[in-house]
Amino acid sequence: MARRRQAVTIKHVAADAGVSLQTVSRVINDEPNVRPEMKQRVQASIDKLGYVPSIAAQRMSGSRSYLILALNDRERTVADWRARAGTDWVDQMLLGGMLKCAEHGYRLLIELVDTHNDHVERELSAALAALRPDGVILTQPHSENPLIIGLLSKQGIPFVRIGSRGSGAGIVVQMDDERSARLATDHLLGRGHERIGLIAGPEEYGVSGWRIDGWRAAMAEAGVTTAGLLARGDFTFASGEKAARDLLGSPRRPTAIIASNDQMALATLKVARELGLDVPRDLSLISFDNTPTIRFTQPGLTAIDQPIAETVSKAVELIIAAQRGEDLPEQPVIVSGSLVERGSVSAPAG
Amino acid sequence: MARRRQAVTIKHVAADAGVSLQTVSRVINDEPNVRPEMKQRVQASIDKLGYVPSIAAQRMSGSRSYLILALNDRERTVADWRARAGTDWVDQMLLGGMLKCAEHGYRLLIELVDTHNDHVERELSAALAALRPDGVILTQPHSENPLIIGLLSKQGIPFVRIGSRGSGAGIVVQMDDERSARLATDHLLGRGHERIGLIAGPEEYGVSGWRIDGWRAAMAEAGVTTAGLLARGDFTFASGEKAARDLLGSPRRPTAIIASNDQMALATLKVARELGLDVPRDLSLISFDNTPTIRFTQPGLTAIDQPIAETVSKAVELIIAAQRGEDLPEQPVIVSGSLVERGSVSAPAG
DNA sequence: ATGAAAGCGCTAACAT
DNA sequence: ATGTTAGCGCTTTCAT
Repeated sequence: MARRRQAVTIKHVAADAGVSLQTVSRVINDEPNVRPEMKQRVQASIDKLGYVPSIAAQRMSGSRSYLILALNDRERTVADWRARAGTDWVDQMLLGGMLKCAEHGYRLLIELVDTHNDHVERELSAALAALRPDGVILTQPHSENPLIIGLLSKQGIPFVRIGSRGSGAGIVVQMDDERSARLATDHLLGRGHERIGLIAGPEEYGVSGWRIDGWRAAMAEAGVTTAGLLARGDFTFASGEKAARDLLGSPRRPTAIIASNDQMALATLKVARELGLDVPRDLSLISFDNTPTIRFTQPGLTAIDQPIAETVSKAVELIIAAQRGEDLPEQPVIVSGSLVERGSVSAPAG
Repeated sequence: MARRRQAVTIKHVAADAGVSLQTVSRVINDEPNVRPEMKQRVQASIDKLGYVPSIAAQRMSGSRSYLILALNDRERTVADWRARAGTDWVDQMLLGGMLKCAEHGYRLLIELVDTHNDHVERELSAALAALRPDGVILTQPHSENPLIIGLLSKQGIPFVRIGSRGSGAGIVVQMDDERSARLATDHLLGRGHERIGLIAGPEEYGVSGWRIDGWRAAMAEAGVTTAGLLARGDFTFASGEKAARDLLGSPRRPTAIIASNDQMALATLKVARELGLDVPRDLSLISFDNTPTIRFTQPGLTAIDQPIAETVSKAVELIIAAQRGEDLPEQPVIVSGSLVERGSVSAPAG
């Protein structure tokens, strides 16, 4: 196979415009010390020749790679894809991340890394060495992983931790799960519910705790006890089934349940049906995840919409800013979720 | 910010192992002319130092970029993501593509390009110039776009056209839509249906035609006419509604309908309900897309499962083979879909 | 404000 | 079988 060379390089442009490489480089990077007329002349040549700088070459000479890495948990991500259960977390990341990247000439590259693995550090180091990204976006549970955080800090690569509580290195962007949990709880309290159960996620995920906090706080403010109303799941359907059964089988049966993700909400719906409970007449239900599938249930589920796209978009912005040496927010950046009403909430049965 | 340099480079390894750069390079790339003991010594240094070659540098010196670009239609992809309607086409591409790439040290990068745009060529050229990918995967409708095909051929970049009919440059990988359409049609014929309607996709998509072909062929073989049984949609819910209404409002009302994608199948289900038709008692329904949402309808829809992950995985394999100068299949490569039975098909009512 | 020279990390081509 | 040399395309010094 013929060895492909860059068709039109900075040299061609320089020759065409009759200037030095350096001047062309200055124009490309929008640097000072170029007269407007010069700049215009060079730009004309660039347009004429359809020149686009090689990212590899730019990276080589110590500049940016225009690459941002989004690190996702391999096991869970692959499982979600295989299950085809409608989890669109990655799509929403791409939606927010790719479009924002494109605005600035960057690309977003998804990288799968295994958290439960001794090789995390090795895997990540390899990716960083190979790709030399300008920034890294950490999703849960990587955003809490001290090994990953340490490595990134040491290498001086700007990184955003999504959905992590403040402390530690890196820029933190949160979806304010606590507030969202309050939102859901208040919504139910407002309808007259008092026995509002929560199916929480696994402890490994920081968000699980914050959601519990939000729910507890809202309940406390309303002067209502949470005793016997908390169950744990691990985000799987099966775990949701078990948690729902525990909750709905208890003597103080809740009149409403908030499930920490869509699978567990779906499971709760199923269990309710099996127990002969009508949703929303006998049980109100809120899903903490506005994924595609929960709109197609009967009834459609009221849900907390997590602004994943917006959050990742924000993360990209912050990384690009960091990379440019701009000032960064000291405080965690917060992107708020919202409640989407559908048909799974009503007042508790008389 | 401190200028980041490659922490450990080929030089460090060479020094550590006491050999020349070239020998290290040979070991990295598994090239001949290195004595086993030498190779072992170098490998030991590589492991010890945790060395990973910089892809940018490899690319620069005329070797691979270890990047494969997957080109998707921007408008439709973004619309799907925004709609959050459960289309998991991109996820399945990532599932098949990323995992296969990872096996060979490659990465898959999604790139959105606008087909209905005069700038296709410019956009694509820019991406190619900037990224210099080792290969490109074209999805519909890009796989039929002569501008894109021409550009890629001219630049000598290996590319796979997914879901395109053979003719023209590039490697073709098909999901055999014609056969899948026959599969669906035969399934219905086998249940005793004769008036089997088809809601086809837009003409712009090659697959639309092949599905019609498959359906026609199966019907012809069964000695059944297709007159008045074909409707067109454009893959949207609204278009599906209209098509379903046309079909179900006709004097020769079909007892079964095959919808060319999930949205149109969902729309058909809705229209059937509105007309007081029970699925599957009064109308059998098959969706030509086994997406997440159609499992959660009542009843769950019988569907053709398109092996997207497998197809993209195959595409990656072929690109890597092409890139290595291996022989390529002359004939289109075919990955077959299958029928997933759920509850939306029964024998036609008496 | 512009240009020339040096080098980024790696591999292809050419020695030895 | 191994080492040496010369770039790849670009940006960073450092001149002018």
